[in-house]
Amino acid sequence: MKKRVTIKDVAKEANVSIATISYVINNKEENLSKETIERVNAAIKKLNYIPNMSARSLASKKSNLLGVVIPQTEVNKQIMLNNPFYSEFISGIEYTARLEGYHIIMSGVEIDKSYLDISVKRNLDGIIILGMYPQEFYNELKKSQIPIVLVDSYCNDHYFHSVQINDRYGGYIATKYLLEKGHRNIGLVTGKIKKEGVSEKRYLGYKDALAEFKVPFNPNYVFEGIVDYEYGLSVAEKIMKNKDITAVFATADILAIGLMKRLKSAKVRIPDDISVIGFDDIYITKFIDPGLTTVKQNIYKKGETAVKLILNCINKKLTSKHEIILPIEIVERESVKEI
Amino acid sequence: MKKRVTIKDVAKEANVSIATISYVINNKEENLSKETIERVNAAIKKLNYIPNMSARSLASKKSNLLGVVIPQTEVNKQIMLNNPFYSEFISGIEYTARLEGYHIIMSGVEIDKSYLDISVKRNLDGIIILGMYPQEFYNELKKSQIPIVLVDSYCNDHYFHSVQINDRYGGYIATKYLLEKGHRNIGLVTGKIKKEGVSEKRYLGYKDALAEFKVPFNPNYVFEGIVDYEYGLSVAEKIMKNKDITAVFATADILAIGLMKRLKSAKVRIPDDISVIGFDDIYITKFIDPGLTTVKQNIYKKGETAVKLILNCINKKLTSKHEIILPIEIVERESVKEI
DNA sequence: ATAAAATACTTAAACGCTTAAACTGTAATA
DNA sequence: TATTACAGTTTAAGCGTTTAAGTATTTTAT
Repeated sequence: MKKRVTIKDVAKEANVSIATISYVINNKEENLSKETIERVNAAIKKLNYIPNMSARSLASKKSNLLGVVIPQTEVNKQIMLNNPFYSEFISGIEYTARLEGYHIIMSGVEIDKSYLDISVKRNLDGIIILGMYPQEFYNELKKSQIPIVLVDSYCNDHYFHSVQINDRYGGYIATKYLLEKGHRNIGLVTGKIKKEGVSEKRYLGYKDALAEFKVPFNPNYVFEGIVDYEYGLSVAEKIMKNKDITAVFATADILAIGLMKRLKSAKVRIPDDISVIGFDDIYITKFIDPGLTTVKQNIYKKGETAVKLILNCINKKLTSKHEIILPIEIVERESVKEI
Repeated sequence: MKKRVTIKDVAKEANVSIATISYVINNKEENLSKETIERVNAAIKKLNYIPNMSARSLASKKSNLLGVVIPQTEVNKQIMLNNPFYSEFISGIEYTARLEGYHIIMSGVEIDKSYLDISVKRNLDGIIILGMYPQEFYNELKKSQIPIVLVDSYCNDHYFHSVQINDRYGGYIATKYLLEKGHRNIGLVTGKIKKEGVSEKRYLGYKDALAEFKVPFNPNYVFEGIVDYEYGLSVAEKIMKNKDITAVFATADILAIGLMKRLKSAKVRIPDDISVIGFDDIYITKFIDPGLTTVKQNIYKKGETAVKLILNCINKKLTSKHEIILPIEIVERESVKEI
């Protein structure tokens, strides 16, 4: 086990003090002469020196580490990476962070335990939180004093930055799209409608559109559950029993996919018998038949934006609350029919 | 900005030396009296003390951090999390690691840069490598001296542990399944067949089965490309031109899914016109129509196993090479027809 | 010519832990 | 009674950085 090369070795090799080495690797080179810098760099290269992050973050209280909190299923506590929405998002985060010299620590959280522990334990420089959690979770986390960016959750607290889309508007245009195609009995398949949650916003958008078209809201057309494939499957049964419904707005593609799967296997034709519109435009949406018309958001970009925002907070110490709203649009494929 | 609670504060509170605190938080309590331990724990709780990992790993050279290397696309360098295979795998890793008090740092790698940097920089305790890389990548990494578990790559080097499935056997049973259903002109859609790669093994299994059934191997039936949805799509065109082929073995579900999508949109019926068998049984395989018959491996478990293995290496300092082979089996759905 | 300012470094304390070794008081053994 | 053993705890030397403050030399201003 050969000893690893430390800053001391480099200092000796370059014939300067370790402070000088430190200044060079931190690009604080204002007061250093060209020759010294070159000599140091040469020594670093020659010895193959790699700074020790543990030591650096102990001394500097920075870790170049970003925490990413990602929802986990209630049953088995695994993170929801099976949901393509999350995996696309993480791709965006990972790549952007990597380009900037950061690494991400992605983990699920036991809501009862505080994520605060992790963040102070690991000296995280910032946290990106995906999804919605109980209010107390956020309150705990505020204590960490580190920059936090929320994605897909509406939290009024001034402490948190966020990157979002206009979910209400998304619900509105999806529903309106269906209405314009002549549908009047429109089912809504959605996650649990929680106060200030993404689902609630999309649900409100759904009602906005109905109101605009003077279509009475029918609570029997609303199906609330868990946002996953299985729930989509099970909703199909209920919808097939309700002969009035000619179209459904699923507030997540994954729900639409489950729904369509069961519908198809019951020989219900899409879009001829029932039209379906989704939300998100997750990658695997391409895989299914017929192509799913959906409200597209750029998920990858969402991840990228979250990282850029948090790095801005870290570097420029932004304190005022930043809310970034990304655009959405309908992409038409084959799952909706005009009637 | 209130100062964070350190081991010193706890020591003062509990009226012992910091060493004692350290022994307690590291569970090295053999020589400590019951009362002292209790007093320390009370102090820890009272002050809400969270040990600083940077300091710990600086002093102990352990980080409770596992590196996970995951393949990235050649075009945009993003990690392949869009491929459900990888996201399932990561779920397994993350959850298992979390249970054991470890965190994972997941990242893609520029092959030209050494991942070695990251691993020494971050004091990683172990590395799990998913996929196959140029030999020099492995050679570099050996220098790190830390435990490494390879998944989905065949590397003869004695240094690396691995968790695998019997890919050759998988290729064999898939092909045999098709042969037993009466198919004789069987296409193979596969990733680049690299020496000692997973694709090569499955390809060899394919040939094994053909040989067993005395079916001559026809190189024109082999389609080699990138393992992604798009390549599956493009292979469909070629297969439609080749009227002889009645069945295809796709060495990854994602390829099968692309293939089927294009086939279906060209009104080729599955399995009536062409049978398809896949490999992996990724989660989203359920989403598509018709259900894909495939060689199932437990991807989640693969991740779990990789973590357990690496933790064993870390804790028990296993030195002899460990190879864990997980079982596989065919799951029959609707994409293959007897002829 | 002299003071002030700028340049190019170095010194050394601090960051918060781990751990081998030393120490202390008491109990067991010769 | 002296010696050894041992349980329980402390001491103190690291671990590899960062960074405020200090120093010596040179340049600029007056």
